[in-house]
Amino acid sequence: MRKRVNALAEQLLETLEERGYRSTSPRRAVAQAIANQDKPFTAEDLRGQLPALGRATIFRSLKLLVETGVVCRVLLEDGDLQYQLSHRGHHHHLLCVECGSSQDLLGCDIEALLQQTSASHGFELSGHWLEVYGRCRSCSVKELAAV
Amino acid sequence: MRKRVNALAEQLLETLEERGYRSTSPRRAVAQAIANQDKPFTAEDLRGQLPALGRATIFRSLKLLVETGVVCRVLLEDGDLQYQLSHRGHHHHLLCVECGSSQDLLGCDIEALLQQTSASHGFELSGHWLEVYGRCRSCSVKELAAV
DNA sequence: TATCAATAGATACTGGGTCTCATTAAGCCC
DNA sequence: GGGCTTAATGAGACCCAGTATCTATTGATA
Repeated sequence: MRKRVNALAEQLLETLEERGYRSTSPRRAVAQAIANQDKPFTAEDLRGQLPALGRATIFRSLKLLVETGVVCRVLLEDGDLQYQLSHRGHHHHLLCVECGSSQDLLGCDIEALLQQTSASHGFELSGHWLEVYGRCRSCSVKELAAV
Repeated sequence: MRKRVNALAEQLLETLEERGYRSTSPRRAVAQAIANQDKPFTAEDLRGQLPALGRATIFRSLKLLVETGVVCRVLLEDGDLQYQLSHRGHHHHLLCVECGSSQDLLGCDIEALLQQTSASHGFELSGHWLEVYGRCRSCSVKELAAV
């Protein structure tokens, strides 16, 4: 059990402090746990990893982190809405349906395309939500190896 | 209270019958109620409109209709997942953040763009989920008139 | 129209999330 | 460092959407 939180977790806490929220030990624990996730997670996942914390505390911290934008929500293919560390700003996710991992989709410019198509429907675009499902590189490789 | 269900509702029922499901009076009621919706709705909305039906029955019918593809799920901007009449096949929605109405986004070919971008991430695309938010024509017009 | 599986309805239950309220502990000022 | 103020915590009640179970009903078919 490390006492010191890692760099990523520290960033989360700093963001909260910048907004005037106190840095408390439950929040450090939640930040650390989130920083350790390598795929989308649920509040229950965190609860399992932090049995000493109160239920409400976990939900509250999570909500706070989503509001401040350091954690974002991800829509899984089955409609389940989970959480994930967010790299600031607008981005999309590539979700592997095999191993559940998630990577950020960079350099995807659908904005222009959407703008154009929605305009043709008389629709004034203000935002969008996109999730992409498929198989990540390492799962594709495994598949090939198994055959 | 119309006895006869309208054409749209009849389509829903026919789809169920095609799949071997019985045409029962609760299902007729649900189909009719869904056909009357003009924006995404929740199970609770239906329940409010069909107080005579059992809770479970409404959920079951809804689930059935989603499985057969005549009703689809829509993700609202706040993360709320609701239901909506579905036009067959893959499509996206233009959701008006003002009046809550929804129209289908036709002629949007993001598939090719996504295919290309995900490939560059070593990702084998299998599906995607896209919702578009903004203001529909009539809400834009109202806005202009109000100024 | 009798039969029988599919369906319905009542209701208990589940799981994720929120609310309340008394207690604790950060952060700040001296 | 010690006390003060207020935000944050934790326990637990509560809420709400959705599911499971079980008995009664009903639609389709013979």
